[in-house]
Amino acid sequence: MPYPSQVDRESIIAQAWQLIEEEGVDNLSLSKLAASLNVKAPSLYRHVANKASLLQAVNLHTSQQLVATMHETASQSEGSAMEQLTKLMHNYRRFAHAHPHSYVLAFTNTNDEQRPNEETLAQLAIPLQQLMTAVSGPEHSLAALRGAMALVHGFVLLELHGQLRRGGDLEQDFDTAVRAYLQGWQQEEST
Amino acid sequence: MPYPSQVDRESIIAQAWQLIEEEGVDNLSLSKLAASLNVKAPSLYRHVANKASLLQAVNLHTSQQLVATMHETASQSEGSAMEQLTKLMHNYRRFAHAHPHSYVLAFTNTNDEQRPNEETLAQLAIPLQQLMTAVSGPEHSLAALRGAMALVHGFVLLELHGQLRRGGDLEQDFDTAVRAYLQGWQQEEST
DNA sequence: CATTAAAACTAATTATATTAGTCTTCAAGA
DNA sequence: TCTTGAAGACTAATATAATTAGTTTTAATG
Repeated sequence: MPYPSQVDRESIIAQAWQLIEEEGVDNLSLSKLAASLNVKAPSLYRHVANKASLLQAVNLHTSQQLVATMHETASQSEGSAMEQLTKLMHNYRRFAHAHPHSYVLAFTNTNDEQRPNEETLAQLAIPLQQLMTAVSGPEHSLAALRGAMALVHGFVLLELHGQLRRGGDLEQDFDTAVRAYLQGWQQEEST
Repeated sequence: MPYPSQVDRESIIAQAWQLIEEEGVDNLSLSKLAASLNVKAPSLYRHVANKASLLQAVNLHTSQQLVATMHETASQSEGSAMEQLTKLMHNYRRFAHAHPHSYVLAFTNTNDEQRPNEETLAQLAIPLQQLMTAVSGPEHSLAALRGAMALVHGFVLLELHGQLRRGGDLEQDFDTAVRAYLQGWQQEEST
């Protein structure tokens, strides 16, 4: 009856995601986003409640992509638990490097509502969970899992924020550090 | 000759720091900050170039406080290298918990100029450096150091962002994870 | 061909950062 | 004591962005 939508929620979110990756959130205004969709800013409000909820949707998208990546990697299981874990963590890092702005926006947002919810985060941990337990033993498996996520998340953030610029091969260092961490748990097992 | 300043750069920064800690950066406007100093917003511009540089100064302050904390802890050296490192990392975490908003703002800012510079970050690593080398051996000491910072930074951020809410004792888990990581390097030493 | 509901548009509102221009204070020198 | 001027605060103005209100346009359906 009306006239055909020139945009829909999906395309808005996808475009926002792309613009954020290209220029950072700080440079994303609703007018700019609207213009890139050949539309004016107020039109966006027909599809998203406001800017905050748009960003929330973008962040949900980011975390779902990451979850998908992790599950995909996990499905190709081969090698020891330690090797599989290392591979998972490398792929996590690779994702963050491929989508740096989105990654940082999604996971270090100061606005509580804009970060992915518990549910999504739990899914992120699932592929790691069993493998990590296999390495650490069941007793401290939660601590082991948390440490693993902390190590990867922290390393990636330090890299993305240019806080590891004293030379050296970061990928190599990452690999070494991850392996040391996992080694440490194998130790613990005998405790 | 003129008339006495009602504010100075120092007090502005200190007050901003406090307000940020109380209500978060997102709720800090220059008018609000000015009002809390019994002054109007434009007056602030006599002491800071703009809001961005004010936040930069706040972040510098935060990181200097953290550096001071770390050096203080380091000066009270007792116990094995591993014990000293663990203690340092606990104190790092304690600092972040005591100043959550400031910590996040300083270290995960999306604006490059607002984050503490290389110099400041290097100082942060100094207390850890020698101890870490003592644990890991000189060969991979940079990787070991980076991993240690990543683990602590990552763990703290996950906590502060409410991303570790599946129960359990977070302090205990942190301790266990840190020790596992350090253990892992002691292993490596014999490689 | 007229109707109408969806969807876009323009205009207006609000909030904030920032700039421009003005006014006030008070200490030093006449 | 009185004048003065420069530092520093103030008010008013500007610009940008988000959001809301109200209006107009489009095209499917009767």
